[in-house]
Amino acid sequence: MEDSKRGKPLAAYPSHGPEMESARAGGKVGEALEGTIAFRVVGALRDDIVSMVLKPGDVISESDIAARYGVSRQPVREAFIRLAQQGLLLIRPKRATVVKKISPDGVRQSRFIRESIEVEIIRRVATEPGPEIGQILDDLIADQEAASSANDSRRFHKLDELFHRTLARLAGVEYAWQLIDDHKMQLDRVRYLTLGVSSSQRAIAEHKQIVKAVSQGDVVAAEAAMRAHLARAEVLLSQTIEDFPDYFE
Amino acid sequence: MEDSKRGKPLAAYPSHGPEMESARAGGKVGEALEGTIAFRVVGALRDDIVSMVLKPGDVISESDIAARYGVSRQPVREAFIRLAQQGLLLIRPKRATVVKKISPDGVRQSRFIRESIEVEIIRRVATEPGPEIGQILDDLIADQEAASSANDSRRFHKLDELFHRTLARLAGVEYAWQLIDDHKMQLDRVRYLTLGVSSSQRAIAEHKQIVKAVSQGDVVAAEAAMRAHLARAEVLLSQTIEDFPDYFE
DNA sequence: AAAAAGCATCTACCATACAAGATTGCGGAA
DNA sequence: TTCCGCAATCTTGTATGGTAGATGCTTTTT
Repeated sequence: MEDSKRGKPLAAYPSHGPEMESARAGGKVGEALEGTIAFRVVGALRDDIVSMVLKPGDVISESDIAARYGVSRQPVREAFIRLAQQGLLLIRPKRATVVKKISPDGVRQSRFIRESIEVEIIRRVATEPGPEIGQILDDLIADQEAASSANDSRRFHKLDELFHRTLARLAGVEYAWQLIDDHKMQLDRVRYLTLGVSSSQRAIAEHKQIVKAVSQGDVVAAEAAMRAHLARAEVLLSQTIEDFPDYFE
Repeated sequence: MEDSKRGKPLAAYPSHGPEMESARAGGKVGEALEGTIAFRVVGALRDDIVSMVLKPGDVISESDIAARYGVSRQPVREAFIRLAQQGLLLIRPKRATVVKKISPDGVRQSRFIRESIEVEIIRRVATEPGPEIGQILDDLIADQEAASSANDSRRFHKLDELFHRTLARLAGVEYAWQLIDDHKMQLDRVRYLTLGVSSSQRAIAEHKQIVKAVSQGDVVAAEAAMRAHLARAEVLLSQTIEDFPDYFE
């Protein structure tokens, strides 16, 4: 990591989100600023952080990243500001900027937020299930089974995310999913440390349970199924902290 | 609004939040950057936007604000970035920056998010009510009654916010309240347009209902009381849109 | 030897200058 | 009159230099 003077060519489009940067209440924010250097730096750094190329605790500086990407310090600085607001960086004025360590309590609260919103979503969907909902969700699950059979874990993960996002859309609160997505970055870092243990078969079965309850309009069963689905990944955290103590605060 | 060449002296501390800027998962972000110019500009602009001094649709430019506050463009620009991520500004590259109009759908979804989280909070608190909880909340309500009798609406509003924040703390998810607080800025703008109609007596009565249910460990009643409490302000939006159509998109 | 003072060297913050896209309005041509 | 085109003048995006604060090492002092 010492001779990395010239870095990657800064891919034109970041590969994380759909195509917009994280927004707040009201929907899209950027409109047409995805062509700027600062925006590309945001995407590149975020990918590196979530994929653990940049590890929690790593010290990075404006000049450092600027030289690595061959740009000036200004857009890098603005990227730092954005990422700091998203909780991925910690700017210590006049000192340094570091990749934020994962906060176990933060992970716990992010899960709380996600569960709160997703439970409310599934309630609303189950309370007023539209006519085509069953078909839409069944198709999604079929795709997931295909991806699972092909051992395409990346595609499966994408489809899993799409499943939850679709539920948000069906509830008329797609923006709420963007909120979850922002927080999921924290959870994704943990998940990246525990790759390979996701049992897609079980996830699919749980998805089917959720869809079944929703189709029947059984609000209580749908809520319970969603809570069980979200709680399944819960056990991983403590073990991960023991395996990678330096990455947590 | 034309002769405002030199503006306010940029108060040392913004008056909105407790003392930290809006953070994301993991807790505080700033540590010691509250002394920077950019930070003070953020606070000043946010206050002006939420209090409708800067109205939705107003066009502001970096140079404009920089001259108004007697600083350079650079910290103003960084303030714009932060406020854009919070959904208060819309940066249109190479064009202009405008105070974001209030999105009715955004308001609706912000309410959804708030209700989702607050309902989950009240559930957890009611499920495991600690011994001192009743006393803490009773004291808060007593303060609210005092503020209401004194017609100190500003203090009452502060206490109302503290009530909800305290519930989050008791549930062990204080950060979740920070999230709600961020979104509440959108709702606060609407509320600012409908000043004077808040019936504090009714709010206090509803708070009492919530506390009573929590003290008794009645989860169902607590959830219902919280939903009713949050739903009360719902009716105002459509009327407000008719009164101020230019402020909405 | 241990502690304190000084200095080299980092950092992020701020100011300023320049560049490039977008808008506006004017002027000329049809 | 209407329409097209160009140029002045907005805007934000980017680059670079200087400044103040924090850190850590060296040197000096006790």
